[in-house]
Amino acid sequence: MQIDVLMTKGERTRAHIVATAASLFWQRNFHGVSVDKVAIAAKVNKATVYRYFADKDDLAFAVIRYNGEASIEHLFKSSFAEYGAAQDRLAAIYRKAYCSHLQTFDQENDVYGCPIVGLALELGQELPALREEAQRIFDQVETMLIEIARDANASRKITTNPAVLGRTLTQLLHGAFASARVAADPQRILDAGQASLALIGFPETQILQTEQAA
Amino acid sequence: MQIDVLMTKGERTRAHIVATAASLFWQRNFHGVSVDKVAIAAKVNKATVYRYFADKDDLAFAVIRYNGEASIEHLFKSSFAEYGAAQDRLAAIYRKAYCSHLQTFDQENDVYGCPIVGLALELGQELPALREEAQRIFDQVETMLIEIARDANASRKITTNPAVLGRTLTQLLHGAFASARVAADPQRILDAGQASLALIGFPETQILQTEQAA
Amino acid sequence: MQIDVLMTKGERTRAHIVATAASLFWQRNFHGVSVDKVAIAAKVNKATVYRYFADKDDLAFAVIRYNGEASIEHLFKSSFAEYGAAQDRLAAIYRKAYCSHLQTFDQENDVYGCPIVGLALELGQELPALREEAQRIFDQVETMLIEIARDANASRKITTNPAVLGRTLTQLLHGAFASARVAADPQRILDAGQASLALIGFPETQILQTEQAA
Amino acid sequence: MQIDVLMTKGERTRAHIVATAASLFWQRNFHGVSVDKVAIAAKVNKATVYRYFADKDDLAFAVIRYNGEASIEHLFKSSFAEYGAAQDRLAAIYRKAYCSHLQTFDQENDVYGCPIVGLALELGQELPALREEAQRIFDQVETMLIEIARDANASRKITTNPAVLGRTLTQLLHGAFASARVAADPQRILDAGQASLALIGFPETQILQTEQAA
DNA sequence: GATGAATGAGACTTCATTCAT
DNA sequence: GATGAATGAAGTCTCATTCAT
Repeated sequence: MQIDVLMTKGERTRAHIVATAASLFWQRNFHGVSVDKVAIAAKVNKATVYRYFADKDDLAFAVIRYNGEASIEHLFKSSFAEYGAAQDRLAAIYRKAYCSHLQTFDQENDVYGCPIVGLALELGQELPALREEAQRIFDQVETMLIEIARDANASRKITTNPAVLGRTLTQLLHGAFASARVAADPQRILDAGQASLALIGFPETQILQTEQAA
Repeated sequence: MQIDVLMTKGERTRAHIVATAASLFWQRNFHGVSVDKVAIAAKVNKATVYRYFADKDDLAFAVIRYNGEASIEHLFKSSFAEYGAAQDRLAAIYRKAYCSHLQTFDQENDVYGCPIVGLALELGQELPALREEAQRIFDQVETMLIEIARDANASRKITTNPAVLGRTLTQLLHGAFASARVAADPQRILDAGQASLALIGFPETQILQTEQAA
Repeated sequence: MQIDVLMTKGERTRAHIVATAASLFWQRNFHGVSVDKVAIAAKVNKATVYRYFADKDDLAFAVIRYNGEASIEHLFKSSFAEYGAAQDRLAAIYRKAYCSHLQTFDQENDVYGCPIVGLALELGQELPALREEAQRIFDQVETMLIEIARDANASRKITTNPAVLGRTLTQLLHGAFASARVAADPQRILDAGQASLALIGFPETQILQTEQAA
Repeated sequence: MQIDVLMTKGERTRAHIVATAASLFWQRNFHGVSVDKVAIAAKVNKATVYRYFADKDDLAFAVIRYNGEASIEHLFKSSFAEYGAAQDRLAAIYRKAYCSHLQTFDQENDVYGCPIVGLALELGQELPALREEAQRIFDQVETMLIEIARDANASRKITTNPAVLGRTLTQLLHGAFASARVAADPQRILDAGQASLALIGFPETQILQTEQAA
């Protein structure tokens, strides 16, 4: 849920709180960020947070949905909209992920990886519904990666089952973010991206194409 | 650090607390498990926990080291000891991971994934040293997976750079555990394992070999 | 900081907590009075205490400032306002100190002495800034006692250096409170008071004047 | 109770614990020093402390008695033994007090004042018997100061009641230590000493005689 | 629509003390 | 005579949440 001009004041406040909380939970974790800190960071009163969210868990749900929408939108849909070829789409997804992490890294010298997995791993057992929500998001992701796998199969002689390949691509994406955060190194995202391109039969496609491609 | 007979009483108590905490942090998360709960689960007094650990963070370090040693030992070293061929070793690693998760799943109907990544993602920013500790463990893992990649290269015509391939295998392993926990489905571990075997050039090797297939 | 009507609710709560804590720390000591007990005595929730004070130490600082202001005001400034002559001022200071201690003694059968020295001796090494705060208060006290010494010099043939005499008066005041608490006897305050009057050249001035003695 | 060669091992251990605790309680305070810290500082096991003292309070009693004996002995009795004249005795008392505090100050840059008053103010209300013990010690001190007052009266024309003067001297001594600790300045001890000498009619006697007196 | 103030529960941690060897 | 190990109670502090305005 992005902030836009058609929103009422309340909707904007709510969206602002979600975005703030999303950022804090991503940079640290859920339990380590108190509602107090969210309120202070969002520059609203703590009671205001509770006007919009039944409890802190409710905020976690809003955040994971927000993260899901944002990821699907900014990483996937936009890459699909900008490119038609499977390899270009996949490269774009990783390029966007890498660039945004690189920017964070330059500013904060840290890497936060996937905000959805972060929340889901931490809260999955306490809030099963949140894990399911996360899984729904990743199902969407997998669907899009399967589409890429299928398209790649068509254009190359790769004969792997697209569903199986899509699953692998999804897991590599997870691995990309997890290892990047643990290593505090955005480069890991590129590594996984190149491996993914190789998997769909385009090992020569560069995620960060050195200007002047042939 | 396993519990063994040569330990003093104190060392045994300490090891027992670590193992208990490791289990609880793995099943839920760090912040969600109070020292109180650890003490109760370990059947010791809370003050006893503080006799052996300076604070809860110190316990987290002990737990991540314990998890690291246990994983390296039971997943990797034992697979390397039992098998000589790259594909068998890799299959064994995934088989062990899968089987132990399957057992947990049968008992508790849940999947907890990698206990090291779990802690590292949650605490990496609060405790940078813990993230580094985790990274050190995964460097060891990657080293072993690179060895598998190198050996596979020798036996097959695969010409991928073993370092690059090892990195991909490591990331797929991360993806295996992350996606398994988020999906609450141990099968994901097998998926990643089969993909890994394909990557090293042994797509036909089965992780769970139907007893002597033709 | 006295409680008055112009304060906001929060300021009143804060002032009430400080006054309550001041009383408890005075009657016992700092470490012997838990924040819990302060909260209960002040009839507020423990968390409310922490809304107004960063930690227990912060409360100690507030208390010592409160004690300083109250002492300066009720013992010294009021005596200076009520009387012009050095001996009358000094007598008034001791009379007020004595009477308030006597009242406490009648009610609780105990003597608590100087609340500032009490805290400063207990916490001076743990909280150097608190000792300095106490010293600042006693510097003010000494300044006023030096003024009394100077004025006494003018009216009598006493030629002692007022600074030196002021220091002695300050130390006798400390001795008055310390010995009164250790002896559990308010009379010691009178003893020191009479000695002080003698020191400034007015041995005949009575602190507790038997109504119009000849 | 000093450590000497005739003691059994147990008595030596006990005396060593008391001396250690006395030092720690003096440098900080009673509640701020745990039994653990006493045991560590004394290099004995915590349980050993409890072999010799019923509880921590019991240790406080032992410490206050130890402090009392040491003060009476090293400040007073030794000064009485070394000198016969009232003014010399008083000067010696203050000189010893000053010098030992100066030494501490040079080493630790801090001033700890009177260890008996410190404990008595902190624990007087929790342990009334301890306050009484302290009072008994100060009664002895006062007795000796009264003797000095009486002797001074005889040698000078001072006609103050020795009991009254002794009380004042006692209170000034209290004031000396209290103000020295709060000001963190050993000089205050000298100030009170000179004032005391003046009070007994020997203003010209120097506590620290510049070598070559006439 | 928003906020300052308040709270109950529970977190982490330390303490004085005891037990078993 | 001494110690390593263990504990119950209590301490400091924070959290998620609600109330009153």
